[in-house]
Amino acid sequence: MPEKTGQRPHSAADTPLGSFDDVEAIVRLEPRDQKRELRLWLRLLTCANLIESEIRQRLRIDYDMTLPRFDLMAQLYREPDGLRLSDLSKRMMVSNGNLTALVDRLIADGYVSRTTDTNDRRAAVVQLTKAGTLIFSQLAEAHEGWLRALMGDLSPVQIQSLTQDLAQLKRSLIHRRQD
Amino acid sequence: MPEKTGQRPHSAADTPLGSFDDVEAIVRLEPRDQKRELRLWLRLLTCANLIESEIRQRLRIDYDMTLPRFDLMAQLYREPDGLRLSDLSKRMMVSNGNLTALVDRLIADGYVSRTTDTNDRRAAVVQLTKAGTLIFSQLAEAHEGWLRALMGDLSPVQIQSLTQDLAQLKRSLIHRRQD
DNA sequence: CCGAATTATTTTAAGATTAAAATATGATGC
DNA sequence: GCATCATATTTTAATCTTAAAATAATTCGG
Repeated sequence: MPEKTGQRPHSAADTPLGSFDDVEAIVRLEPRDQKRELRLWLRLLTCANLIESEIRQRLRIDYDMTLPRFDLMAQLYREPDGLRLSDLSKRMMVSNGNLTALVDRLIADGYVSRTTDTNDRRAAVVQLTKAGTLIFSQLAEAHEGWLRALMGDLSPVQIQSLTQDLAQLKRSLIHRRQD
Repeated sequence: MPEKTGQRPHSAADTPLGSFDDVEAIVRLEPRDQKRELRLWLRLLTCANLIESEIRQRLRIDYDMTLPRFDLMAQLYREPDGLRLSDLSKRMMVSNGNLTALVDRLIADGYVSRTTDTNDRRAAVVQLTKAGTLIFSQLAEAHEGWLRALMGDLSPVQIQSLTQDLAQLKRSLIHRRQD
């Protein structure tokens, strides 16, 4: 692969002998590890996949619940007055059209309701039912327990530090993504 | 929610006055933050989602390529002799049946080939074609660039530290998951 | 050698996901 | 008022995904 940055590994031959400045330049311009970010991404993805598949499996086996439904209910649980579909889709980071069928299935289960916003008849407001709230509070407790168990080899300090660093990463991602 | 751990918040009433040991016990048994692990998971998930949707979008717009296909090719790229479907499914952390159709589509694109293992006729060996290798090497370079840009607000040290900490998390997850 | 257990893959059915197009409603400028 | 643009949701087609059942091939104990 050709160098795009204009930087290239410096060899001793590039460097006039006897100059301290040039010695430092060698260090400063040392070929950077081009794969640092890739490695971080792959590791992040592995961790996310491991947690996700574990949670998915336990939701299914212990509670006959799927992860997308759980995620949707989790968002509604914190909003007693319900959420518009578009807000829900932003928070869940899934496409808008995805939610229509997902909400339909949760309505069929009796866990959520869908009503038309009185002020804006374009908008649908989705809300957790009493039954949904009851079920979810049980799910949520189990869910937290699973996570505590899965991360059991990390100290509270490590967890907090990781959370902090990921906040920084998150800021960079939001800042640097296109539009 | 009832306490399951047997621990509960200590109040002054629990503590005989005038004992240093008991004062320390208050600190030691201070009600732990029950949501630390949940917060870490949610932040991890947010970061993963942000990166994934960005990569997905760019693959589609710039290269008419989907993320699952890219991921599959990425695995094969590092294995010039190809991989069995079952190994591929383990590495990609997706279900076995998922790959059948995915490989079919990549074969239709001309990017991979599927042959029967000569020693074990149950096994299918999937391999990147010449065209697939060529395309992927271009994709991979762009992909690395996107990641570098997305993480541009983090210093190399931060990236490496995050990568390290995630390695620790990964170990815990593997160690603690069921079976 | 043969039957049983194991392993590798495919098939199936249901669900989840996306992007893009279509539909419906609201808001704004004139 | 009305045309136009914007916003909110649904629909559509294709792909992806999973879990479970089915199929096919291998291994292994006796």
